[in-house]
Amino acid sequence: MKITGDQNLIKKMNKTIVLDEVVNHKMISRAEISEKTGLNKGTVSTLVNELLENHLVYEAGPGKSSGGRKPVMLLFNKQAGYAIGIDLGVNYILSMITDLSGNIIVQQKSSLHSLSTDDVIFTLIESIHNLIQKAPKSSYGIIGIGIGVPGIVNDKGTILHAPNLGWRDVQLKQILFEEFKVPIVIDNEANAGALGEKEYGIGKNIKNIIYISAGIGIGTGMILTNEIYRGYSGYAGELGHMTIEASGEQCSCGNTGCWELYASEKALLNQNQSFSHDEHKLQQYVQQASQGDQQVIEKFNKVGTYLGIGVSNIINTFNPELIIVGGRLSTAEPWMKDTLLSTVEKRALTYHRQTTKIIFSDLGTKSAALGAASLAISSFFAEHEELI
Amino acid sequence: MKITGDQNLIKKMNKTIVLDEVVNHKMISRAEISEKTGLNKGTVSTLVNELLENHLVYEAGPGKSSGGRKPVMLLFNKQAGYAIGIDLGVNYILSMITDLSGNIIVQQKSSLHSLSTDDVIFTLIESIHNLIQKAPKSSYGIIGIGIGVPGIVNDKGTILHAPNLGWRDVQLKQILFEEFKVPIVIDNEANAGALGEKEYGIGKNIKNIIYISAGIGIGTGMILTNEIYRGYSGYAGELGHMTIEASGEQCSCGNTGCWELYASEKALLNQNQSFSHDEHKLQQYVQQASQGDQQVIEKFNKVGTYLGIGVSNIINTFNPELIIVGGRLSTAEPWMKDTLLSTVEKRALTYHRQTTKIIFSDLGTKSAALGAASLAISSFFAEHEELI
DNA sequence: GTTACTTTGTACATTCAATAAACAAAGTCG
DNA sequence: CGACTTTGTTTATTGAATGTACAAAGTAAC
Repeated sequence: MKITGDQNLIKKMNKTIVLDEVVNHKMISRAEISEKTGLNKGTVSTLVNELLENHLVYEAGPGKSSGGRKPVMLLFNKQAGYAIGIDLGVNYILSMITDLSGNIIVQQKSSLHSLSTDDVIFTLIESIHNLIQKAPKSSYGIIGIGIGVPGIVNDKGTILHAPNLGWRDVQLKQILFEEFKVPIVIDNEANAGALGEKEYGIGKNIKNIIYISAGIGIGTGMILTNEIYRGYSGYAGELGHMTIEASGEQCSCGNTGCWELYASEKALLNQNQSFSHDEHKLQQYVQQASQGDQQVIEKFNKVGTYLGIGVSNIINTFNPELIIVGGRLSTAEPWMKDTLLSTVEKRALTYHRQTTKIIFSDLGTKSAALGAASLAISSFFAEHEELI
Repeated sequence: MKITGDQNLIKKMNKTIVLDEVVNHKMISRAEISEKTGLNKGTVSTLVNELLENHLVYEAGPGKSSGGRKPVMLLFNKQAGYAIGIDLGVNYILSMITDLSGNIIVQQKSSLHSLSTDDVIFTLIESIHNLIQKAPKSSYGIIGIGIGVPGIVNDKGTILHAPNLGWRDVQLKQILFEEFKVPIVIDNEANAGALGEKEYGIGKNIKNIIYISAGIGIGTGMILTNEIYRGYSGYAGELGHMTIEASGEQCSCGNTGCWELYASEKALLNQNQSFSHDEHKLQQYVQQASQGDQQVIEKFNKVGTYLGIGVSNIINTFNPELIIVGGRLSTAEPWMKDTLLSTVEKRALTYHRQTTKIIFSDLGTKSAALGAASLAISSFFAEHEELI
């Protein structure tokens, strides 16, 4: 049965629009909302009052008059609840509490010394408990936990395969729900990163974004027409295994010449084994490069060139407005950017490259955890339509 | 200003749902529509009566009773108007009249012996005049002309660049509008093909489809979440220039190792010049292959292998439900399919390839013209909201 | 300070689309 | 032939947005 329209739908649409207006302005009056949205003043009043009742908005006293009665300024109550966002990396867990606007309240990082499922999940649960204790009191409490993981996740929150962790079929959502009894959202780490950049980073208000998470491997999160694109079964975005050198090196995935063999940490480590990597190797290289080590700089240059090949493919394929290079490897921006851009200049189609901006992440290593938090927040609002 | 909800929006939504229901069933009664959509019987009655007034639906007498009063069967009035759909190829123009359901009423093909803009447009205009004469009388007449062209088209209907025609900056939409004074829609030939398959071919009811138009070059049309994905400036889908062999042959686009160098007619012709091709070379090869010419068969096998590399990239990237191989080259299916599929088996990620169907177009060479017609039809309904 | 004008936010009557329920029309079936 | 079904219309009701009027609370010019 299709979704038909009724008055309730209209109200929900308009209330969402009003709430968005409040969220997207630090402060705004009812009159201004009416003007900006085209909704009648009376309609806005009614909707705002309902939002006030649900503690999603509050009145912050009078604003500046522009020659008449002073407006009552409305603010989004970003402290109405708190989300937990987690970036489950290959050798670390970055976890944070954010408010409903994605501001980081508490942040912590644990190192992983074993990748066994049990050990990692133990550390993960410990971190979350720790964060929950530190969460401020609020109307709705901890509204959910979002987690970005480096692997393929299905719609039931099961990690089907996380090659760099060596995991298969881990029912993470179920495990965590039993422990915490709050809504859990599991997604691919690159999707989370893309979302983080779109919601709280440089990607705000941009409809088409490709986020490249370059680390041990390469994953991509694709925001197409303002939405994460997930594909038929939710596995889209495995651009790391795009063939860019058909007769190239053997990849552990079975293919040859995968992009990530040439443009991720794998290329730097000169080895095709995902597991036995040293957490600090990349940091060491970055330090060497910043000290002027030509051999290392050349390595980064080369990785930049290969990043550029993949980026060119992305430009020709998606004609996006923005490509963001994120992930651990993006810390080596200074020695990769030039070769990346010049490769794109050479390889991408003329009309396409003119309109695409290519930048390195400004949220840095936080984008995935922030995006995970935002997934939890969206999920909360989706599950609690009665509040909106 | 954002689009806010009002009662008018509700009505439009529900009327569209009702009309879709009529379109998607050969025959349907008011009661059945009410049941299937969840809309109240009275609501359906009102909306249907308005559709009757606008000649978009008509009553075809009583249907079979299931133990009570006989229902009045409703049919979509696909003869309310006619669309013209055109596939502007590199050496041919395929043009057709279709009814509003995409049934071909008249179809004709012209060969092109010169690619000069003036000559082609002259032939094009002649074809259209010819078709218009043959169009049946109807309530709304010729509701629009849709054209698929092998090049990059902007949102104003200007062909920015059509490499295989040797065209740049041709204001096709404007030229044709001045001639015919009916709405004109110009789009990329691969987008049109994808749409044709989605609306009238094997892609019905499938949300994510990648259509590969393999001819002189390779273009792709991408249906993502039920919509053609066009990217930021409308140039998305140039997968033909995706690098699959970074250190490969030089392409005329400036890049090296583009997919279409290995997996299109270009690979068969053993030459990288787009213009001096023979229209009948491909047909000749196909004939030779069907007569058992091993050398030619091997050529096709190899093209199939390279098609498989790109298809694997598409699978890993988009995780689509369906990949359709269309375009002129798809006529060589028998000698390419096996190598294509075995390449995908080897190269695409395990979880991804399981869920993606790969097929050769069943609409054959008609998909682009049909899709172009469907663009004209959609555009007509979008421009005439008052009818719905 | 007083008066005229502005701006904000609420109140109320009106409009319009969907709905539920009643009902008339036109069947089937034992 | 009478009881039951199904279809499609009619009518009163509900609820959301709207326009207008209005009260509240300000500014600014004289």
